[in-house]
Order: sequence, then C-alpha cells, then structure tokens
Amino acid sequence: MSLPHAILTALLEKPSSGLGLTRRFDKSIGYFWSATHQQIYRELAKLEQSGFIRPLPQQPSRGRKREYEVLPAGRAELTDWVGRTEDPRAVRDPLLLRMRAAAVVGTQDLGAELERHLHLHRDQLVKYLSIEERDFSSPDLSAESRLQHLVLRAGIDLERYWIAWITEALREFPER
Amino acid sequence: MSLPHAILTALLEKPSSGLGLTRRFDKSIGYFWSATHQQIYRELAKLEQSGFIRPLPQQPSRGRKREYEVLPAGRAELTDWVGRTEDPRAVRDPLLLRMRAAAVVGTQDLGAELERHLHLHRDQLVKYLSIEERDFSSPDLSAESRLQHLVLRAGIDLERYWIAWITEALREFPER
DNA sequence: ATTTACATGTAAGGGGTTACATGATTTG
DNA sequence: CAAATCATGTAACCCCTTACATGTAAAT
Repeated sequence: MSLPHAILTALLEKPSSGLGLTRRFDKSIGYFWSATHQQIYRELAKLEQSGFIRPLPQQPSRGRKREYEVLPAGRAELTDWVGRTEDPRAVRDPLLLRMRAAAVVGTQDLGAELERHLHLHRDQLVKYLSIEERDFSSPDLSAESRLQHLVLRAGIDLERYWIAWITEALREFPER
Repeated sequence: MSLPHAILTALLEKPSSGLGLTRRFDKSIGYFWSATHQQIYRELAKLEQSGFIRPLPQQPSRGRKREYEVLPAGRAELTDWVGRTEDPRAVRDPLLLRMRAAAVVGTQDLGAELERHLHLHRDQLVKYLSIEERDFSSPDLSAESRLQHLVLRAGIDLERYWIAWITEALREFPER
C-alpha cells in the first residue's frame, strides 16, 4: 500500500502531470518503487478524490496535460505514514527459485542466464554511480540530500550484492 | 508467474500435502519465494487440472490430507522453465521509499523503525547461519547441495546487506 | 464429550501487468 | 493535412492478502 505515498513524495518534490510522474518513476523514484503509467493515473484519481492532491488551475479535457500539487491533508497523510511501522517484505526472487529448481531438474542454460543478469546489474551499477557523482559528490550536503544519498547508496550496494553473488554462482558453471 | 514452479520444485524434492507445503514455504522455500496456504491450495488445484501433478492414492474428502506427487509433464514444464530467461524484478521497497519521503516531510520516528528492522535482519541472519552450519558444513557436497548452498548464501548476504545499510543509515539519526 | 490441533478450502478486495483506445499538440 | 508524439485514460486478467468457513483427527 505504498504507491500513493510514492506519488505524494514525488509531487511534494515537484508538482507534475501523470506522464511527468511516469518519467520520474522510470528514472529515479522507480529505483526503489516502480510503477506504470496506468497505475499512476488510477492512483492520481484516487488521491484527488481523497482530497490529498488537486490539479493546478488549467482547463481540463481528455488528452491535455493535468498537473497536480499536494494539499495539506496529503502532506499530513505522508508525514503520518513515515512514522508508521511496517515489516520488511518477504523475498520473492525468480532467479533464486530457478537455481533451487535447477538443483532438482538440472542446470539447463542457467549459466547463460546468470551472465545476462550479471551484465544487467553491472549496467545498473554504472548508472547509479554516475548519478552519485553528479548529484552527491560535493563535500557537505543538506540533511535532505544526505537522506537521498543514503537511498541511492542502498541501490548501489544492492547491485554490488547481485554482482558478487552471481560471480560466485558462475563458478558452479565451469563449462561456459 | 513462478508460484507453480516453486510448488513443482518442492513436490519433486518431496511429495507433500497443501499444509505440508505451507510449512516448507514458511521454513525454507519461502526464504526466496513466499506463499500463503490459500495461494498454495489454489495453485495445487490448477496444477492437478493441468496434469502436472496428481494426488497420491488416498480416499479424498474435505478436511483430510491430500498428498501430491509430480507427473512427467510437471517435471518437463519445470525443466523448460529453468531454461527460460526472465529479467530481474523491479525493486519495490517500502523502507527506502519511507527514507525518501522522510527527506521531504521530516524523519518522524524513522530511527526507531530502522533499529527494529536491524534486529529483524540480525535474527534472520542468525537463522540462516545455523541452517548453513547444520546442512552445508561438510567438506565436499554433491552438485545439488552446492546449488542449494548457493541459494542460502544469497539469503545470508542479503541480510548482511541490510544490516550494513541500516547501520550506516542510523548515523543520520544521532538523537537515538 | 469437548476441546485443540490439523487440514482444506471460499470470498472479497487490492494492486500490478498487459493490451488497447482516444484526444490533443507538434512537426514536416 | 498527415504523421508522429504527447498525454490521459479503459478493460481484462492475474496474483496476493486478509478474513472467514468447514470438516477431520487427536488429546484429555
């Protein structure tokens, strides 16, 4: 139940339209909370109906841009949510499941798939590192920036985790 | 779309009933693919209808144990699936989202929540390590065991990843 | 006999994915 | 004015979550 809060956060950082949000989810927010444009439009309608956001004054019609801003009630909801507790989600990782299945029925072309994933994670790591260098390389930053940097660090370390694990896993596939 | 394959893997390792599977998902398989008993019973019905599994000969009735075994078609489906490709899932992590939201609306009691998660991850790590010691400490293991060990290693390293990240994050909350 | 644990389900609702539909604006 | 792009949606389906329902077997 976090998509509305992801959208509220994004809109507080900068008022946007549905497509604008979609692009920002593809770029930065989606690195820890992904969403498609269909989800976003549906959620924007709900948030407006709940009185958490409102469209900026523009004549509305289908196919025209509609930008939203967060209302005080929306900020209050987000603030409240930040203070709530929520257990970590249970893991559901298809690659690990595949590995366990391979232990039973044999490692088909799993080595090739592992290498493919290795490249994907390396590419993502490079992207994150360039963002880090661009946005967080100056010596002292605001508290807000430091928190954002921490989140990016989580992404960086997660890619490194996968790269290390897949590299170790590939040692089980010497035929490649 | 991996729950059926998780169940096929579990049933190949050992024929089980719905409740038996539920317990094994809570214990070991659920460490990388979680599922509730409602999901499992529904999926078992589907897998039986598809001709991938069949109940062991026992008189069936509501409330009585029904154990299943995998048919050749089920094994073929699982083997095929292991050889398919599938991109890594997009990340969706509420704690990271919370951190990013906190950068905007302020860090409510997020420090306490971080410490709570830190303890949860430490506990999980201890569990994993005791399983590793119990099942994978002998010097040379079969290929099957090595793959299972690899999957457990992924779980262990993931917990260490979170422990390291949260520890770093807590430095942003010196008031605690 | 009654309670407790075991075991299998049903139902409702939410959220995510995929495919498709349609209107508005810009560009050649 | 035709095509491409921008922008907002609709619809169907699947999976997961939560709460609840019901039957069987074992324990006291």
